[in-house]
Amino acid sequence: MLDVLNPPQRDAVLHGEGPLLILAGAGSGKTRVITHRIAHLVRAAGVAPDAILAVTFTNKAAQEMRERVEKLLGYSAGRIHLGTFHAICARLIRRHADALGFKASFSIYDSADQLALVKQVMKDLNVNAERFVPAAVHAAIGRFKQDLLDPKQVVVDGRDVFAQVAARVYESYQIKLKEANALDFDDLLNFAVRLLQEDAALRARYNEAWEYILVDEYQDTNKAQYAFLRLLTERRHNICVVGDDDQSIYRWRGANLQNILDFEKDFQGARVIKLEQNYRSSENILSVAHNVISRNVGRKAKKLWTDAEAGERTIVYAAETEKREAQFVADEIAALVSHQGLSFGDIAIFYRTNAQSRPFESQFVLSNIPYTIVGGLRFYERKEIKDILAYLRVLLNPGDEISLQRIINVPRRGIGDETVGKIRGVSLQRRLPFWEAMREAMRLKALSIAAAGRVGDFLELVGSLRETASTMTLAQLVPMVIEKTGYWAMLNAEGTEEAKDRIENLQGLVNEVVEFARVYGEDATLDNFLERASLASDVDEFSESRERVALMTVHAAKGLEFPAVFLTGMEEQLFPHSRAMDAPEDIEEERRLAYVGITRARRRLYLTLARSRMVFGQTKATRPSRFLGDVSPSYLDDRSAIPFRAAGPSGGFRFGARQLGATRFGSGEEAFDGDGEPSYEPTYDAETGEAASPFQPGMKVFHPSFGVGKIVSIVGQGEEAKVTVLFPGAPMKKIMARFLQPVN
DNA sequence: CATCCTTATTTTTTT
DNA sequence: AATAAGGATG
Ligand SMILES: Nc1ncnc2c1ncn2[C@@H]1O[C@H](COP(=O)(O)OP(=O)(O)OP(=O)(O)O)[C@@H](O)[C@H]1O
Repeated sequence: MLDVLNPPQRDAVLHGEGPLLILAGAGSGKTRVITHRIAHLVRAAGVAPDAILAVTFTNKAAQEMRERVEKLLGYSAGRIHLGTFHAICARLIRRHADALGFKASFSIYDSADQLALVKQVMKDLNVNAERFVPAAVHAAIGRFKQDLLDPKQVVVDGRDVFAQVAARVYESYQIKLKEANALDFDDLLNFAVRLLQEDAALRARYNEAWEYILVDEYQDTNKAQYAFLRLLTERRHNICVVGDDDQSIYRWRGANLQNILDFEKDFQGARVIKLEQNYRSSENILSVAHNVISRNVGRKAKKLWTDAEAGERTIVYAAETEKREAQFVADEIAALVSHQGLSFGDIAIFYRTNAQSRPFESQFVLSNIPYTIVGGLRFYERKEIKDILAYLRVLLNPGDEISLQRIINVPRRGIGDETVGKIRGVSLQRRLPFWEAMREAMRLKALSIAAAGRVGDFLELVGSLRETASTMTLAQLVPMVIEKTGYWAMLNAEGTEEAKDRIENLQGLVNEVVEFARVYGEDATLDNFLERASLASDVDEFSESRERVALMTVHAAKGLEFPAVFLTGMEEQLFPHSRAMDAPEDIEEERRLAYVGITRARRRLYLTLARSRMVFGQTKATRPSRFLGDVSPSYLDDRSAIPFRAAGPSGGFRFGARQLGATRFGSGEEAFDGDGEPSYEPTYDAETGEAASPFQPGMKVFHPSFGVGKIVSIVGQGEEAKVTVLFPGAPMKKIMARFLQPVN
């Protein structure tokens, strides 16, 4: 079992008790180490499987890890606690729901449900939705939650009207959630933390039960997840985390890079093991990745090396339009499959935003290339699926007001806004849950006779569904709901192409349920199924074994690997994305994202872009991504009609390009800084591809009077370049390049 | 209350 | 370009 590991990997697997950090670059076998360590703990160290808690980033990763551990052990690893943070927390809360004042049948609200609830609360509080955008309020609430603040703990600046409104909405929002017996995504983590914080006995129990804790992708954990781990490792300190600071790509969602950077401080006596040999990629691909990532400041330096051969150079292609880009990709795929012995399943297309998949889809249909889209509009997020799931949720959890209101008039049954408004009035006035308010509104004659009749019919429908539900299996229940609610009839009557698609999706849902019932047997309950549907991740539905080209965002590609990768849309404003260009930390995250994309490739890497692209229905000229400009030409093979370097600089604009930039490329604000200097200086000169400067951000330099410091940024070129340097214990300094010397 | 037509708005990334 | 939201009409 150990002979498929290199010495540091083996050390990590054999490590006994105490905290362990495995800090390692892409493709160095981190996931393999976790898997082997679990198997080792069970088989060699005699640890009981159910004393192990292992956390992965996606359900799919959990599933795979379970399979691999089972393969290593040679028997079922069913009792190992293995899942995402959200899944593990949901199960924990379900088991101890009453301690938190919830029922085990709680609903889990996704972002759309959350936003609907925010809107409703704002209406109830008479908050002007024009002045305060519900989505912004929702985001603010999300930030409170990410800081683990409950409504009572929120302190806002008295002059900040928006923050005050957000805090008020937050308070009612939480009350509403509780009344609906519902938790949102963040609550799953926060309430699990609260549960362990407040109940010392319970905390002790889980500290005892979970002897060994292992966490994959630790660089993307957030504050709540960190708190959760702290609480579980109070007694024992057997926590093993694995991660790569260069692959942290969820800062925007609250992930805290500090978690991994401070691990040694947080967990006293931690052992650190670095893995530096890459087993995934050719040397050239690693070099490209290194060129891109090394411009980030404040990363933990890591060397990555490989035994693999240099391999092919990375092919760059700048197409005229996004359609041409897709055409090029399709032609290359056809060539790879017919001449290079690759199969469709070996190939992946990555992009920054989901919307970019369109041109590829159309082209692949034309070129007869089988493909599958991972993520995007998730299966469980489709309207028809959400509607049926809402019915199921209401059956299980009558208090679920958001679901109830979602389906009260779907299919149309004549219960419109007016009637719903009246019922909500009664609900608010009498402090009754919505479903009880329906009956009460009828009793009070608050509704017209016709409306009351229709509400009565609806109540009867739900009542009878609920009654029958208790007598059947899940696999019988779901088709019955689709039928009895009139949903099927509604779609059938429409007869459009779209309606046919929806019927097909519903059939897909039924198949899903049947499969779920088959796999989980006794455990295939409605609440388990709904939980799974709520917590599904984008990549879960992706199967490598299918012989199809995979299309996905770079985010979704995290942790995967493919023999051939196309990283597309390598354009400034798109990748890095325009919405992530304000703060330097945002751009650093974009750069890490590019690094993640590049390092998914084993043998062949393509970097493509379109010189012009349709955005919001308008064609816009683009410029090559700064990330391209940071790659040494010696690793690249530019196949474009006009090589990307010849067609103008990547990244921000330069002096000569000003007119072009200002007139043709939008506002130009992002590209120029104050005095018209280019805001971005690629590592390799735009036209010639020669190294632009001996200095690069992140590099250590020596200055005769200030000593050794670290370069933050560079403006200009050659001796006259102005270099911003951070010396320890001093404010940032701008210094002419000729006064600085590189330090090794 | 439902439907049709006009209009604003969108695209970051997701457990 | 595609879709959601808003508004007028039957
Ligand atoms: N000791 C080894 N010998 C041979 N191959 C290995 C070894 N360790 C790992 N590999 C292979 O290297 C590849 C990357 O491994 P793994 O996915 O575990 O890396 P990782 O560090 O989790 O990567 P990333 O962080 O980029 O997702 C896999 O194909 C794996 O099979």
